[in-house]
Amino acid sequence: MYKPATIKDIALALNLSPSTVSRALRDGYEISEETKKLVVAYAQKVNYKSNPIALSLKNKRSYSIGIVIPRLANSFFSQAIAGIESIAHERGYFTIITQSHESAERERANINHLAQRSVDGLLISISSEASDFSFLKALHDDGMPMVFFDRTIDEIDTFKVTSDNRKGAYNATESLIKAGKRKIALLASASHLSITNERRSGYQKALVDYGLPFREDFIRYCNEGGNNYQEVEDAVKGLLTMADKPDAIFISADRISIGCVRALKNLSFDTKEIAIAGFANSDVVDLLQPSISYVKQKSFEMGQIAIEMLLKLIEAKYPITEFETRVLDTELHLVQ
Amino acid sequence: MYKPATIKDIALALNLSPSTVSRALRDGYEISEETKKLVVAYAQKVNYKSNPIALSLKNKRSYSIGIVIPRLANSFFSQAIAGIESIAHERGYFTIITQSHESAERERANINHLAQRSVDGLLISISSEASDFSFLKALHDDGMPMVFFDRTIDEIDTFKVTSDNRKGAYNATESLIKAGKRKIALLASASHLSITNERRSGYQKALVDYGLPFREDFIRYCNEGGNNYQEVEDAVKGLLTMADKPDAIFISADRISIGCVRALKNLSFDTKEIAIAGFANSDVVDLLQPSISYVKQKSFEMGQIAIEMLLKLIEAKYPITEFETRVLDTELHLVQ
DNA sequence: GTGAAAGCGCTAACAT
DNA sequence: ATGTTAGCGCTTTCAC
Repeated sequence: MYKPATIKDIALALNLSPSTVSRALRDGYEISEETKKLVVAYAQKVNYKSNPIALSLKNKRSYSIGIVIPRLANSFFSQAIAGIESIAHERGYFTIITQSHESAERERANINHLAQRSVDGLLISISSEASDFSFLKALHDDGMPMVFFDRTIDEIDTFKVTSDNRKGAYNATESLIKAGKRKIALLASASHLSITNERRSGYQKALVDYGLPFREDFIRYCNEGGNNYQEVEDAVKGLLTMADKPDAIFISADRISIGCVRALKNLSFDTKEIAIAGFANSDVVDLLQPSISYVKQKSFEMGQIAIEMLLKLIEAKYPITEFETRVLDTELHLVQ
Repeated sequence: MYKPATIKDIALALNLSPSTVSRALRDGYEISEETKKLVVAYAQKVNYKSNPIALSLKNKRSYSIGIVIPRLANSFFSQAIAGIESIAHERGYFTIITQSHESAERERANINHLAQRSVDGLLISISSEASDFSFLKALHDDGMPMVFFDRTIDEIDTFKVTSDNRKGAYNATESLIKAGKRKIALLASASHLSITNERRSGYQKALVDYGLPFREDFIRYCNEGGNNYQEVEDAVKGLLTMADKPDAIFISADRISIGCVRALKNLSFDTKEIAIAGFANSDVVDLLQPSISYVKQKSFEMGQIAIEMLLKLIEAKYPITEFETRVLDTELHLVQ
């Protein structure tokens, strides 16, 4: 069995008490230099590492933070995680990543598990399926620090970071209009997600600003958020077989953008006929054919800001009551 | 502060001893039905959840397994993780994911941290930078169960799963030959990785089998494994500016395949001029332009097999001494 | 300057 | 059928 050296082992070997060893190891002021040296040297020799499990139990503090996201396979999230870890590790925190696969139940199980594992705080981007946040609210009321990023919820008052989804959607839609398109459809993610609403609102505003009609029949929702390709293809096909069909599509979610590109290809539509622009953070969007204009979010930076906020919350001496919501700019990349 | 109910709380409230409560909760045979009901009901009421930290400390068993991979952003790995989790969760295990970003030091820190956290076992795909495996070997000798997948090492005798890299590379190279190419270059990952060698060997065999010369000057290594685009572009440019330049490139690593596609685009080469085929697991390879034939690994399945092996190791009643290495077929997807 | 003892939440021998 | 005790590895009063 794998059995690392413990403080007790060291104490025994050196004929000291465990408490002395503990203090020496953590450079306690009361311990003589001599003893410290002795202990540190021996600890080094037997490759002693403090046991985080025991520490967690003792201190109710684990120096680990839990990350709750829908899917790792979504580039936006893997980029955000890189941002989170870049700071968390530097500050001595360990990260535990869990994915919900957009399932509310799995998300709940993950969050509960993390809470039990006594993570010091939670970084959450909510699943598309989730609708009941009472357990999260209870956890928050119980004092569990949490920060929401990208997909936030209104029900809980805490720090949040998102992108300027409205403006990003506005810009993308506007670019289609400026390219001469007049009948722009919207392909969106689950209708109750915060980001879906914000992006739809930006889309709508662009239409209105440019004197174009906002048509309900031009909107299609993919509730599985693009993780089911067929759902996306059906939606695209639905749009493109309309008697009065759109000449462009704005797609308001990452994975659906990819699905839409594939659908155009499979349905043999050309982007000359039907232009597309959508949110996408994959690092290969610019290489896709059919081509797509895309709105890119500052994922890495968002991760960094989120963890900074969480650490502020965790390490605060006094309870924080004033919460900020940071909104990051997006970048529009036009095709050609 | 967030403070969940403990067994002691329940015992106090019900005027029982902690051990009775503990036994009742775990349906111990010695406890009367009546008491059980009482305890379970109360536990339910106060939303009692056992504390995994305390359990880990007590049992030296955490029901969690550590995953060590180079990068989350690599589709192959996120797919493998999905496979791992699909089984781990079902069997009641929690997964902790860490990425090394191909850094040997980060990898070592991650592994040590996981070991300290008393994970029950490790699922490892080695970083490209790693070369010293003595600490891993020591950990293994100490009894830490581990299984290697995809990027394995010979130094440690345990269960392993990989793809048939040699055959995959052979098939891809062969497809280029059959398409009429005669001067096929090799763009490879770090030269000491197990997979790099296997794939190079398959590439070489195809050349030999078809009577083509194996040319050292047609081989380029990207030691950063495609995570540094410039390195890839430089390599591609190097090949394509040779006096006697190749008419095709076989790429032996996932991220480098993507980098090569981008390089061809940036350097304005067409795949009519220079055909490419490479290992790639991204779910959008087939949509890329310039187009690329690709070898896909069974990532999800590999993850599933790896975790099955690890659980076998963890849950074994008697020490296992006979280790299997599973080799999975790859799928070749031709362009057009 | 160092040691003894208690306790974090839980379980398992060992009483009763 | 239930309670007592000790201990997992660590820290932290409180003694000396």
